[in-house]
Amino acid sequence: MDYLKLADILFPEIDKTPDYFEAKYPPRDLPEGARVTRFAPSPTGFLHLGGLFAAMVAAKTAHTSGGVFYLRIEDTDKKREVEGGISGIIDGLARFGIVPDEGRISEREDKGAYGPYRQSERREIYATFAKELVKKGLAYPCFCTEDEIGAIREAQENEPIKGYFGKWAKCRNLTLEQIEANLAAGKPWTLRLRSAGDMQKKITISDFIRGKIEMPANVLDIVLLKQDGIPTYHFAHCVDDHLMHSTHIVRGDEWIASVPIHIELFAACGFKAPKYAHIAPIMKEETDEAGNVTGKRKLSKRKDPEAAVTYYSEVGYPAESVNEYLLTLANSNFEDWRRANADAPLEAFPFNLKKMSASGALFDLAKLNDVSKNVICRFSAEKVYADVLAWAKENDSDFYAHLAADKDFAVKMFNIDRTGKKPRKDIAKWSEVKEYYAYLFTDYYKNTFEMPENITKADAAAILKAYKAVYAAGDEKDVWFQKIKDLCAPLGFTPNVKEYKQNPDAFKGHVGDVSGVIRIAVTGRRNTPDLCSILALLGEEEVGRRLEECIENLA
RNA sequence: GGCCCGGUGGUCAAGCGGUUAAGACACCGCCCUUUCACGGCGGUAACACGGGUUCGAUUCCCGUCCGGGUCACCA
Repeated sequence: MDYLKLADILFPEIDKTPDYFEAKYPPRDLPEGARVTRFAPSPTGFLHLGGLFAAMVAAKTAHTSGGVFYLRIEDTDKKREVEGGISGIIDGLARFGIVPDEGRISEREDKGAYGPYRQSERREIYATFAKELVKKGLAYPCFCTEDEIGAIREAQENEPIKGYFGKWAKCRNLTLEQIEANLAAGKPWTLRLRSAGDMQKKITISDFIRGKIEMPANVLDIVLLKQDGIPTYHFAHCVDDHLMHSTHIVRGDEWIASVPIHIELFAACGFKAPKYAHIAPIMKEETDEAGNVTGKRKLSKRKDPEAAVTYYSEVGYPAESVNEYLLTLANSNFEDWRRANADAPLEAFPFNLKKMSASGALFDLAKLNDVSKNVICRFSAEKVYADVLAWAKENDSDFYAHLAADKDFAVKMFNIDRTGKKPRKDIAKWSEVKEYYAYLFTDYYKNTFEMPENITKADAAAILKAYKAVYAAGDEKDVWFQKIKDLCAPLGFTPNVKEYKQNPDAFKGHVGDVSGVIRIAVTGRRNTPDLCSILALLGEEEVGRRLEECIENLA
């Protein structure tokens, strides 16, 4: 067989050789040990939490080594492509602070010297390398139809190894004449690898996360170029990651089974294979209708709203929270690090690819909430205001209007119990804020004036009347509380909680009950942050009005 | 089914031949406290199972079971 001639027949328009591209994309000028990674999604919809996770791991891997992280768009499947998919990915990543050093930066633009970074714009490159493979006798055209392939699949039902290889590979040994005849007849073709694989041979790969893995060598004549001339994932991965000089391939572990293919492909092309790090997927507990756990499965974009990264923005988890949570899943020592370095930026964490778990973690909303509360409690009131405002603008226009109307008030509100050594940890996501602070807005304030069981209406009314008489808007905290203590004795309560506990029958209640009544009267709630601050924020007029209203209601 | 990978409390997980088997979340109790939260202290709760190897296995080996992945002209 004259492979050179075959190559020209198959790729008449290709006049470049691999050397051209090797020269165009020279090795990167990076310090020793610098890792080059990438995130290479297909634009088939919006960013998935698992995608964000993989991107974060890849970015950290590059950046902790002084390397480069880039974004490549794998749009080799036209059928699954979605309008605006590229922006969805870029924006989604950006919202969580991931901005690639190079690669696709918008629907149409690239940044960096190794582009184009969108596979549909790299056809000539793939064809050039494919042609080279044909010249070397390592690839051949296959004229099998979909039906024929389907028939092979059926016939192989009980075979241990399935696929296009050996005796099943009908087109593997076509003569040049046969090929020319097929071509002349206008038959569409795919280009297949002529695998050199030996069924008996095992290969071992060293994965960064899993360690050594032994697998049978690839024997399949896999498709390199589809009928439309677009490469399959396997071939594109090989060509692109070689030319873009990726050193470490961080990807989902569903790829682990095709590593033998990739190893053979890199060898066939004469490339040095990259190192692999296959990360476990984020899982979700699966339950039946009754809520019983029936197993676990990969977080699915179709079934689980929390799979889409946009979910977190919509319910208002700060990007910082999601990042921190994801990092606890990636490197479990992150939490210890965070405790020791409460104020350090996330970038300072010494991320380690090898510390990743080999098995998939169950997504835990309760844990995310905890992480988020800790993140939010470190925010300044100004920062909280800005974030909530931005969230409300997109998701709650009425609340947005209230916040925007009086920034000074809102910042003071967010500042209650925020300063000091022990800031409150009540808020996990911005969608909780409105309800949490509702009583501070006259429009949202509701009160049923329901007092605790151990306080009679008459006592409650007496407390409120007495308090109204001594209340002064500008009271400092200690003055304010002293006034409440002073209220106790005349009304049959004690200002001393310990005293009450020692002798509960001697009193109607203690100072906590007294302030509790005031709290309910003014906020409608039994639990709130610091009452003194709340009263100060509400202002004399509003407090007076609410006290009055409650007294009337109790009568 | 073949081939891979995994299996420590409810969840995330340290540990990798000898440990009272860490820690975090959740849960429970106590303390602190004008409520709640925070914080502090304490508690319930785990090495899937069966064989080896070994003086000794959660750690090593084999089998079983369970879970996950993969076997496309999808990525």
